Amino acid sequence: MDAIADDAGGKRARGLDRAFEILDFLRQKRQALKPNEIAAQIGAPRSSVYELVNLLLRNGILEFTGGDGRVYLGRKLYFLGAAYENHFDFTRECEAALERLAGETRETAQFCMLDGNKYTVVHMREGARPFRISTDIGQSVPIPWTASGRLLVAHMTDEEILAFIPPQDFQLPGGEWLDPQAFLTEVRQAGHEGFFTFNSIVDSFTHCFAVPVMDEGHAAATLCLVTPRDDGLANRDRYLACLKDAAASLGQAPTRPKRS
Amino acid sequence: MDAIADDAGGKRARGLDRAFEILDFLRQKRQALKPNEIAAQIGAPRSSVYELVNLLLRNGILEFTGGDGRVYLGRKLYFLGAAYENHFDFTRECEAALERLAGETRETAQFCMLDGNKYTVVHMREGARPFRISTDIGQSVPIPWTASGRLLVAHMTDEEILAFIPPQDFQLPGGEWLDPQAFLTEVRQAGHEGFFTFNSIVDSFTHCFAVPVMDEGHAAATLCLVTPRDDGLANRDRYLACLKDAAASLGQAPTRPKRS
DNA sequence: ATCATATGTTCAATATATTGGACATTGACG
DNA sequence: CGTCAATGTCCAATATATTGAACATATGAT
Repeated sequence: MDAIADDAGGKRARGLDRAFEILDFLRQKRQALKPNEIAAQIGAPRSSVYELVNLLLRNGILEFTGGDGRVYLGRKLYFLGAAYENHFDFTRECEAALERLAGETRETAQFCMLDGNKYTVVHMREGARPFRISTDIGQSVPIPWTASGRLLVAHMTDEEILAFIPPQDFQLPGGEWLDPQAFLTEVRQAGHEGFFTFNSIVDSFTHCFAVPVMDEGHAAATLCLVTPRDDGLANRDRYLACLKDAAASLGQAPTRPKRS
Repeated sequence: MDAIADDAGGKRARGLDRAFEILDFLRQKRQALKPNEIAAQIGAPRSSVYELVNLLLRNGILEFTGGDGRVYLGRKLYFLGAAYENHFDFTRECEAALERLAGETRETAQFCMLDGNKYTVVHMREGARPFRISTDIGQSVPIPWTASGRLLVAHMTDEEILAFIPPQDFQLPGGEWLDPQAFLTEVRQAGHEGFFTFNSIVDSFTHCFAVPVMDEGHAAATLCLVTPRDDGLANRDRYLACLKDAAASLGQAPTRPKRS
């Protein structure tokens, strides 16, 4: 039912969940915070947060940094993340693909995945354009805001999708609401065609292209281009072809465990 | 008192500690495992492991992979690790330094840190030598086995060092025991001279060089060269100079938080 | 068929983790 | 000075997480 963090009822929270809530919060903030601040901002009892922070510090999951008792994500997380990346050794090929894409199109190219029930940019190669048009790496973005979002949930049923995406994520940055049914229609279309493009609904001057990187029958990730609207429309076919090539080269090497 | 994982007494284990024990174990094994196997191999109650594995799966910390209900480290760990790496943005400079070192020396160059109370290779650039002489990235190695180990604990007092390093880690791979007092002497020497070199005690044909990457007054990491013995001895002064240059270039940019 | 092993699920007992609130300290401010 | 806010520590009460053991199922060997 619940995806990650629910401050719901009035019960006690499980330490493990609370701990990962803290880690996720620090990741979102992208800066060291005092335990007290963490407690206040995630709405958790201070004593609990102090207890958990100490536990996590002892395990190297958190580290003191920034002085004044501030803590941030620790080295052990780096090692664990590196092991994940190593197991599914996609980073090298991924960056090669982005490099190639950026070379062919001169546009900003991104490699995106789901992080829980949000969309996030995992790798990015900035284009030659003089302006900066993309979200930062690692930031969580509501799925309906993005072209990739249509593809990343395309393997689910309508009901699963609506249960998966938090209802408030259908509210666009401007404040308007996106009709869930319209979104589902686009999801089906994207899944069927094997790509999705649209004028960004996050800003008013970019056009977005997304194609799926297939793995085990569904979109495990997407490759995207973010372009100025006129460029995107003018080069649409060529850009799509580039993206599909790149995605195919990634997809055909699906999650292979590395041999030691 | 306890560093990370103690299956000591007869009491109940805390979920959080057990959870990270599972994660660390999977990282060590570097392969997906069934919950049952995990339980057996880390000596934890099966019901506890099943419970924790399910919790971790729900949070994306673990993922099903490899079929048959096997689990491995999950995508969320990748994101958390990436955030850590991003905060202390050393990876790019680090790999540049290794690249340069490898170019200048044609030897295998490594960037090493402590992971808990073990030594581990974080980044590596293989040399031009036709044989493979180094440990794998991310593997945990007893501190006394390595040249870098002398530097990485040099900021501690003798008592702290002996409390920090598990006693059995003074047993070398061949079975002989390294005298802790002799080790401490080498640590002091390394700390004083600002480098350490020796004929590897892990194998019989390499010579190791290590210099510290200083941060906040102590060795936060080391840069190392692993060379065939005769090459190492022949080029000792030049190699050391290269290493010190590289370490200085890394050290003078200490743990700077990235601005958003 | 019988036994052994590996795997996963369920459940009740109790050891303990989580929590609210009291307390201590510091610094800012009027 | 007194007051307020921010921060960290401490502690007892109780809700619950951890655990051993029983149970269920599958597979393979003898």
